[in-house]
Amino acid sequence: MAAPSADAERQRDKDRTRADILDVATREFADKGYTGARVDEIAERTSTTKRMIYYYFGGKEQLYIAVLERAYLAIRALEAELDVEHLEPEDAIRRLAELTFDHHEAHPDFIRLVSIENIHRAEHIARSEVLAGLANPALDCLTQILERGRAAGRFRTDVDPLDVHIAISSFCVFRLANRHTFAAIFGRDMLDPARREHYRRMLGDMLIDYLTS
Amino acid sequence: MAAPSADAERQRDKDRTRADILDVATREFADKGYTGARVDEIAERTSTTKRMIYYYFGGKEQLYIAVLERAYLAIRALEAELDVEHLEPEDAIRRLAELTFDHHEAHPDFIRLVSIENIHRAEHIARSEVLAGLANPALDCLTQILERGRAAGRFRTDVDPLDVHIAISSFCVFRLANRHTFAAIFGRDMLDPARREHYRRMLGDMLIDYLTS
DNA sequence: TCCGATGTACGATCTAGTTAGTTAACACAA
DNA sequence: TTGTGTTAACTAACTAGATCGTACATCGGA
Repeated sequence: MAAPSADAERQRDKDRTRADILDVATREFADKGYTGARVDEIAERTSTTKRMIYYYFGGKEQLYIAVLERAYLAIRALEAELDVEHLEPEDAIRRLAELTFDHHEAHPDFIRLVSIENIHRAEHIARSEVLAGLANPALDCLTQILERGRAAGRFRTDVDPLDVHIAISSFCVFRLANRHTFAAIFGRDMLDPARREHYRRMLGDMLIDYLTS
Repeated sequence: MAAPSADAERQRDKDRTRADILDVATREFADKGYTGARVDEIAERTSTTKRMIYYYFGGKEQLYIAVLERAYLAIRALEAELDVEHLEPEDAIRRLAELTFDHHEAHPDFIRLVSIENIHRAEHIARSEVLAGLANPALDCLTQILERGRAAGRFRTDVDPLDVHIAISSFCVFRLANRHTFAAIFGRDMLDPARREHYRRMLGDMLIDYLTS
């Protein structure tokens, strides 16, 4: 192995610091919202100082956008790995729905960021060059599955991929995004592990019942 | 008509002022979130002063809780009017789903308040004596419909009313709560009037397909 | 005179962002 | 090798403005 150049080493240090800041910032923004989040607070929990956050990112808003970008890129990367070509259309739909179900459950911070961003009318996403034109692998995948199901005469012909995506997302997102008011009002924790499998199957059943009706 | 007593008149004035403040506060909180909302801003748009907001409500948090209480009571009142006893179970389900669909669409501020409250982990709802133990007419109604459908052998027997409520709410809430990020990423406005009927029917179809499968 | 209702102005605190300066690594000429 | 200038990386302390809440005075009806 060649000895790392000093430049490369410095670059890695920088990247580490940036990633460290983004980790802490993600938690803070997801926790308190954009307005509620405090730059001082983020700085304190980082291995660096507030001045450096401004040095690296420019300001609170750019930091927040960087947090959003990283979070979206992560789920897109996951979706890109989806391989359902070999599955029957019904199973492929279930697989896709379960991927969303599992990802959202495993990344509550991401869901919170999305909620927060919606409160702000997606103005920061709109301002992000990275996110504005981000391809959507899951949607292409969904389109293919529906096409196969239709071709086999098993799926109804009047469904739009984006609408199926809405059906999947709404269920998976609601379970996380609204769990607190739901629990406060109905006394049920939608994230109760004991009901997890029930909800996972219910989502798949609903989709298949609808698509094959 | 008896001449109104001076006391009664003063009471009405007070109520009007309170309602005025709540109207403005609802818009401000729904618009900017709890942390982003400004008491000065609310006061400015009211027919009264900041001093009076504190006099009437006590503080920013209590005002916010009062806003939440009024919003929740309104939808509960609407649900209580629901009369689906005379409908076939399938139609009753559709009717109930459409009530939620229509209400949410007509009250985007309510949906935004719910999102905001979830970001705050429902801590204010928990602190409200009014909302803590609020009965839920729609859920009772839903329970009865499912019971009738089961008794008639038309609905599957393993469905929980609260789960059906989740299915309905998730779709209706997502359409409003996530419309901005959705539009930013997929370029589709889920509130486009041209697609409204499509979504309304799709929700009903999904529910019936699932319940009767 | 009493007391609830209301107006005005202020203060204590918080917070995003900046100013002014330091440190450290490096390039290069003497 | 050493001195010197340059630049990126970094620090600590500060500021300007915002924001919730209040102290204090006043008004008006009973």
